[in-house]
Amino acid sequence: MVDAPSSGNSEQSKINSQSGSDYETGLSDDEQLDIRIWLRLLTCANMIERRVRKNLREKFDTTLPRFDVLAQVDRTPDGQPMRELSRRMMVTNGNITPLVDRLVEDKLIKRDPSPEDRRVQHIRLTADGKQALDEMIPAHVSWVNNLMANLDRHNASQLYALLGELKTSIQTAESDEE
Amino acid sequence: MVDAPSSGNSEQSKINSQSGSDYETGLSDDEQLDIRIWLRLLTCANMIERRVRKNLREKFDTTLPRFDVLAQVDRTPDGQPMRELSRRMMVTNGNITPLVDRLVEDKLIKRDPSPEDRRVQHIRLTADGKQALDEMIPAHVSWVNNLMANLDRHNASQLYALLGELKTSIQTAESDEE
DNA sequence: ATTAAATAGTTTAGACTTGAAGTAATATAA
DNA sequence: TTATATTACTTCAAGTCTAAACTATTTAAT
Repeated sequence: MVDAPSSGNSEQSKINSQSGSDYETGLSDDEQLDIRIWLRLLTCANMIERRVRKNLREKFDTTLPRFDVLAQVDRTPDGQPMRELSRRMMVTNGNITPLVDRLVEDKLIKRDPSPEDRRVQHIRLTADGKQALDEMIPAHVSWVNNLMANLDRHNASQLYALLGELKTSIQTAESDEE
Repeated sequence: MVDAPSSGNSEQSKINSQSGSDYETGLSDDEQLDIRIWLRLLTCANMIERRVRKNLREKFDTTLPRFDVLAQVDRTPDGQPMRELSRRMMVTNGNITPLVDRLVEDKLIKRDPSPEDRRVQHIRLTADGKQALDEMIPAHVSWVNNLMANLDRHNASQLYALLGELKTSIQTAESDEE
């Protein structure tokens, strides 16, 4: 292995102290807590994502964004417009185009112009893409399952619910914005 | 605003169904739950990260990785070797070099060769870097605080604890790996 | 109908990220 | 000591991602 990432466990990522004073930070308890949640959330997301990426590469010689596109396209039988893909994947529009380009080259998906709106192209899985995806999905599930295996089931549903609360809080804050 | 991301709230990101059958998926309840936690975690992390990026750009004309480097370097008074930076930021080694290059160009940090190991370079903040960081940190805290303002305080500490459990579970799974 | 605004998608430049290979220095072991 | 392995960092090619500008099309508003 060459220069592998340190299979991160830092949590010190992304700010925590203020002005170099390493412990006393001048933050209120609430602010402290919020920042810590954010850092821990990020750590967990990074660790899982890293593992999934690594597995996708090693077992299926593909990447997470590619997998994501296939998985999203699969969600609706008659395909999805680009805008829907970018919305669901939470990436910008300009990101999707070259990603789709490459998947089309590889004949895993295809673009079908929409009959009712000439701006729109529906993205669909090809048979090859469908087959590739059907192999990847159970593997993906088992990887994630494996990472969470040591999480008590009661805690797991609790966590799921609280992440829902967080999501709501974020959405509220975002919508209070404009 | 042009082609802005849809300030994502999808949650349908990254797989959920299997083989196109949109509801019945052949997943056990446990597997379902794990995947849902993962998707929701990712959604929250993406939403927060997107907001932080946007604010860093608009208020300070900088990027998240640049901010991250400054914040990490600030954590120890006598600087940090590159390897330490990449470990803490959970990115690969090759990523850090050009990032540090640009920050050195901008005179926000400097490289000091280590006296005891000629392979090592300690990265330190310059006065400019320190000043820039000291402006950004309180803003960053308030942004995150704002996003979590609608999260009940009891739920917040609960969430923090459960994310700790999750992190432990992941680490256990990772270490059981080799 | 005609203009203005919004939407779908592409393109572009620049930054970020990765994995792998390479260089130099240090540590280890025979 | 001397070969071997490890570590710190850089370089490289390819892919990902973003924000902004652009084209084509559709919708809404006069």
